[in-house]
Amino acid sequence: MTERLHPRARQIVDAARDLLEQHGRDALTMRRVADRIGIRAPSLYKHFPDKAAVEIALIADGLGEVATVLEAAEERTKRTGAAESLADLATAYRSYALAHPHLYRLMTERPLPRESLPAGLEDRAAAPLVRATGEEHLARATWAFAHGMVMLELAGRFPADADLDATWRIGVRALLPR
Amino acid sequence: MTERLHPRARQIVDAARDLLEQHGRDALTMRRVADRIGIRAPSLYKHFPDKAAVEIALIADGLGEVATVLEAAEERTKRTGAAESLADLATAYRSYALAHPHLYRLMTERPLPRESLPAGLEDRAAAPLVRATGEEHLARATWAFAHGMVMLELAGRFPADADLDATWRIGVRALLPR
DNA sequence: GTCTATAGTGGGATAGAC
DNA sequence: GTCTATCCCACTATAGAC
Repeated sequence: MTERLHPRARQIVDAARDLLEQHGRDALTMRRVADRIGIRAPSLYKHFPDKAAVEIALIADGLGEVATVLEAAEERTKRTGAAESLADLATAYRSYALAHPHLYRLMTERPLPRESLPAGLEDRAAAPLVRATGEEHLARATWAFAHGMVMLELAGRFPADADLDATWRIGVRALLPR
Repeated sequence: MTERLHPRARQIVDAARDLLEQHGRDALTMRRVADRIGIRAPSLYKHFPDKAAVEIALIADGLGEVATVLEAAEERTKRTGAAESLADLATAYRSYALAHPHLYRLMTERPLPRESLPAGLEDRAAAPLVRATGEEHLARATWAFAHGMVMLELAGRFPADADLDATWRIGVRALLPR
């Protein structure tokens, strides 16, 4: 979605993404990616040097989508107060992560391969939150809260009867700029 | 550390932990565990039914240590205010996670195997934070903040020049009960 | 409770023909 | 740019002797 790739490379990344999202990280193998587009695994190496390069393309796609989703939330609440803006950003972030759990984990579990990513992409994804909090420390604290909530939710670590909507509200409210 | 195990089982879990902590999750294999204590891998299966059982023992150990560390922090700041208490709990939590990154990840990345854990262990680990925040929603929000900070820190996702001590202070301050 | 031997599965990646 | 053939690796786990 993000970078223009050769059609075949695009097809490989799309197949990799389907596998990852539908069957999880362990299902993302070069053999299975190849199967899915009807070629043999060794042929993939004419389009990507190794598996890590395919994963980087997935991360770039996901990061671009997060940026787009947050920018859209920001646009929607442009002229409302800080409380609504931050709440909407949080909702958008949470929705994206829960809709793409395995991709979200892939995107966040390691250092970003910054040299291999489109220039400015990381900043673009971070910008809406920095604008909403008005300050980088608070932006980072809020990101950490959101990331922690999402990860614990995805890992099934909260009690089954926990009211997580309420937890999100309370967290976002506490982290509002004062 | 937590449960009394047969000496040989204890030795296996300790070896598994060394491997995990020193070389990461991928290095935790039954072969390497066996190597480390000078036996062959198949012999491990006389002491544990499978690899998952060894991991569960690691998780139980780690969870018990987290509980102990948080209880100690709580004890130290027993008669100070809520702000100091929460800050000390946060510092203790962060220190433990950063000192045992791979174990911390193992402990938090999946649903807890609650049926296989000592009774009350999860509650014991959670209790200090619930007491400090006085309320379960705020306790969960604060846990999420701390978990998010730790995971992003461990994953190297913050800018190299970010002042994370300041981010922790700001987050903990914002999440204080009001 | 340890061993040897091995089954069974799967992975990433390369060489070289076409 | 695709193929076949293959290398080399690693893993969990079981069977059966001692």
